[in-house]
Amino acid sequence: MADFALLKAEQQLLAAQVVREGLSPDFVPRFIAGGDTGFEENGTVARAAIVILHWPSLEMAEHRVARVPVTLPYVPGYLSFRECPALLAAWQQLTYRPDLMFIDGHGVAHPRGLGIASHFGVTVDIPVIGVAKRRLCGDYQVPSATPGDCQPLIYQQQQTGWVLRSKARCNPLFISAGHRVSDDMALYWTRQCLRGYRLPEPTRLADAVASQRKGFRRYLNRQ
DNA sequence: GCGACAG
DNA sequence: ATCTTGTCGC
Repeated sequence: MADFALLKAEQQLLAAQVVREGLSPDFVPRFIAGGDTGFEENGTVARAAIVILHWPSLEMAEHRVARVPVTLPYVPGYLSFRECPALLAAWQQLTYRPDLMFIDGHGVAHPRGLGIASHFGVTVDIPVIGVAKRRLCGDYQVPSATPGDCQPLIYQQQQTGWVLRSKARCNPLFISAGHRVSDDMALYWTRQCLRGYRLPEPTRLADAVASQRKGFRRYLNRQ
């Protein structure tokens, strides 16, 4: 059984290292990455996927998958300790160095300001944006049905991110800064990476690779 | 004590 | 996260 009090203390140390600014208006990335984690073997093995996309085409340049034994159970608020090891294993396999990365999960929109996007971001020290499908903490007004509309996510009187209606008739996304990105740039770049689907391309493709969905393996193995 | 609770 | 086909609605 894990000592969550110790993990909590570690989160507070790492949270102090998170940089909530970065990506100037003239920033132009060469490569944008997407990361996501899935599980197999009855949840005993984490399967992390990282994809590298060209900007601005957003076409895949590289994709890597790493499988690592799971060491912790899923506990809300401690997700990063469970998924970071696999994500780091996939990270070390990359040949490209992304200028910006999107990770499935929250960034600073976390009780202690250290969701997986921030934890991973501080660890590898690159700009990271968190894209979650559900709220962990905070309050917000539901954005209108109009695609592109958004509302601020507020936690303890402070903005921690945005709730974005990325696509019509779909539940909104929870966008937050992970590391070396401001709230506004996190929202801006998420919108820049949308291509008609609920999820921005980096996360959408990483999810497809990580969850070995039937039909997508064919897509990757073709040519 | 009760409800909430990323993936 | 994962187990899983078709189906209702826009």
